[in-house]
Amino acid sequence: MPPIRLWKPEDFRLDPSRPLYEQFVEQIRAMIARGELEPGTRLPSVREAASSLRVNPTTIMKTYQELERPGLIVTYRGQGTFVTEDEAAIGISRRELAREAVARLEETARSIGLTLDQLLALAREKE
Amino acid sequence: MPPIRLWKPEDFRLDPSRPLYEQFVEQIRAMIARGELEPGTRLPSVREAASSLRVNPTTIMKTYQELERPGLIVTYRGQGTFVTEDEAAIGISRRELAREAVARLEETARSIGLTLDQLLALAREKE
Amino acid sequence: MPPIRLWKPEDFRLDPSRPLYEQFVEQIRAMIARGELEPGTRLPSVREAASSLRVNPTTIMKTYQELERPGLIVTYRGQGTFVTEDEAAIGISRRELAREAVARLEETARSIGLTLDQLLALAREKE
Amino acid sequence: MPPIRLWKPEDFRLDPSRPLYEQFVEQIRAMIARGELEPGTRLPSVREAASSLRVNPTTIMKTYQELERPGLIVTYRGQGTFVTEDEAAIGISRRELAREAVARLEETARSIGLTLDQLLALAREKE
DNA sequence: GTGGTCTAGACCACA
DNA sequence: GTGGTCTAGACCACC
Repeated sequence: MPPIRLWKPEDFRLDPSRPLYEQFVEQIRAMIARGELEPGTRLPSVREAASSLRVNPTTIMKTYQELERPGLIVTYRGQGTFVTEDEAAIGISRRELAREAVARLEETARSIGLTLDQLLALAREKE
Repeated sequence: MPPIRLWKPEDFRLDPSRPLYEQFVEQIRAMIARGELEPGTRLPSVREAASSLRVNPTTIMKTYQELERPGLIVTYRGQGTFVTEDEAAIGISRRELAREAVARLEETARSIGLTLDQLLALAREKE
Repeated sequence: MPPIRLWKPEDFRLDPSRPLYEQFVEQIRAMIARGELEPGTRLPSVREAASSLRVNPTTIMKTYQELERPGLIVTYRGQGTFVTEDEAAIGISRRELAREAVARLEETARSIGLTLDQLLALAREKE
Repeated sequence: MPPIRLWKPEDFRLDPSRPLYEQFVEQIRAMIARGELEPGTRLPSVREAASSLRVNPTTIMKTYQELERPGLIVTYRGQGTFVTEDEAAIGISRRELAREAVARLEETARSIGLTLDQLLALAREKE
């Protein structure tokens, strides 16, 4: 259970016009999905993350709580927060991300009256 | 230039947790993109739309303003608001919609460490 | 959609040793389950509830967000928060409450080596 | 007074999101109530339990203290900790567990406006 | 040390 | 007016 290196602001791409916690959730979920954060890894403590990312601790707490709901991370009282070792949960999350993304694409295609292939072709047109 | 029939609440699928004007913009842009709203068609007036959709007039105003910016609709003072007759603008909008949608999908694939084909396959897995 | 009368501190039984938001969630969920808060009813605004209950607005916000997750209440941007009109969601919540309660009882019975009937009998013994 | 075999992590079902000592108390109380831990049995020492359960010693200490209060276990300085031989105390504990469990169920029923029988029926509904 | 809750107060977008 | 986010700082229980 190696402790992760501290996060730096550069580790996240933040759009100040959107909720920070939402972007942290998305990007940490992606780190877990692509295996950059391995099962069992200890995440930075709330306070560490808050200070290294120059953000309020409650913002990190909300982030962690959102990731805990679907079981991607687990909190051990007094010990810290860890990436789940339940690889099934991680797999489910990956599939969900994939499905939602594809569903959004299909919805866009449908809404402008195209098939998925037509939409892909249109997106690749020059100009 | 036939006046469009009044909109009814059922004409839009609204999620109260997101900005209403944003959803109106998206859905009207799609109506134009798929040709359901033809070039030159007169849109309901702000007041008409607001009352038939049971929505605040400022919400419709903001919607129309957003659609005017890319030139999808045009307002003639005293006469009303119309779908543009500039079909090039409509074509650009369609391509933009397609490109943004595909770009989002590719970004998701990249973020979880998959190629686009792998992501499509993952999304179609059973279970 | 009648506005509910303001809540007073006496409307809730609060145990200061447990999270307030958790107790608000439980008790409001029960009010909805037993029909005291009818579908479509407008809840007090976050600020109103906070001031009448002498509690911080963020505490009420967390309460409402927890109730929104299972779809028991719905937030309309800029308009307020309402009990859902989706009676199916309310029914599901009722059954869930019942099932969890019974499951807890059965778990207790099992853990001390009794059947449910034996446990009920034991609880009713005099002394 | 046979010494109990050492506890292993598998002997307890732990939810990291709740206080560990609380869960140990509950589960040891249940072991005593159902006779799995017989009167007079010697419990593992604090250090033994802490190391075999991979838990902080203070967690076990708090656990034993909580079990001593109602007289379910007794500590003889220098000799160790034992399940009480006072079978009346064990009986009282069993009844208390049963009563509290039933009281909780009745409270739930009341809070959602049902009788106990209605609640049991609702919990057993299909779907 | 850890996370969890609550407060007070600011600022913003939306209707 | 509404809810939503973020900050700063306090206090607590648990390990």
